[in-house]
Amino acid sequence: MNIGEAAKASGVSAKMIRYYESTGLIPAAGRTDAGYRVYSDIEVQMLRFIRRSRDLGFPVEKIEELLALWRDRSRQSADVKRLAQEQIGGLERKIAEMQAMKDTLQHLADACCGDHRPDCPILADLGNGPGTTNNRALTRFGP
Amino acid sequence: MNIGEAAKASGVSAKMIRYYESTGLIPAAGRTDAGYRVYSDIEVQMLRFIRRSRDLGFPVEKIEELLALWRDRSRQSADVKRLAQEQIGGLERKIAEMQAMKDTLQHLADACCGDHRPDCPILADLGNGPGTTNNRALTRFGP
DNA sequence: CTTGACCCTACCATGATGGGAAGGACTATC
DNA sequence: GATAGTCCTTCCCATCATGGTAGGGTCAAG
Repeated sequence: MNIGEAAKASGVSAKMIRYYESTGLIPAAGRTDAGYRVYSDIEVQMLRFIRRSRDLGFPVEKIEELLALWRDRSRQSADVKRLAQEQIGGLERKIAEMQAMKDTLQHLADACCGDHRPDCPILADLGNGPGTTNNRALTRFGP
Repeated sequence: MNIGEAAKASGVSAKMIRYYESTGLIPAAGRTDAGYRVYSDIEVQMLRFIRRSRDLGFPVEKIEELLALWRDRSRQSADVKRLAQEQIGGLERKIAEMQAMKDTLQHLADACCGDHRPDCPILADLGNGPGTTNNRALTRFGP
């Protein structure tokens, strides 16, 4: 299997396969006489592992740890679970952060009539800092 | 006001103020004879506007549009509202994406007993692709 | 033997931010 | 005035994962 076939089979682009090799995430692949990289099923499986981990939002740094555990037949599942839970925690933090942004924006958008007139509580808030949404005297403000 | 004071007053770091100037997001500040940048209240207000927009997740590209509307006294609030709703939509998409990751991970973590034994449905899933969580025959698999 | 599809390396770009170095400017204290 | 410390300036580098491009080699089918 050359890199293109491995890419198709694993869902990781050829570009990224080379990148992962260059950073040491995966070992250097074998080469043909012409210098083409060659991949076996086991390497494709490792690439799929990486792809799936990325799809779950793990940063490459954590995938390194996951791969080490994957290879280690005497691993403790507690270690894997810990990594997963850390990732869940990180996702929860980001979700909460974005939810807060969304709620604020939704609140502002709800207060904006969205017509042809220039008065806009959204701009008023952005220009004056949080908590001024209800100050109608400021809704006309620009710079 | 020099750049340090403007940074404190606006919540935007001096580093970022220079960056915004270099990319044209804000006009070039005036200078003292010695070459120090000088900022007036109105410029600090613009920086606060940018800061607040960033806090709501707007990319700088969109902030450019928001700033243009802010300056335009004959703007239509509908244009502002549209930008806000696009941003809300983008946030919703990202939240849903991360929520899906989290749910999958939570499901896998729940299935992992997390003890000293190597058997781990999380690794099994990562190694074999989605949907194999219940295949107990595979939970021991490594590379 | 040509053509097209693939592979190789090496470099550049992203987006928003921080870090740091080298050198000049201002301010407060002695 | 001198000196120390803090600020400013510009310029370069790093992040993180990914894509793009350019220039050149390889392979397989016609």
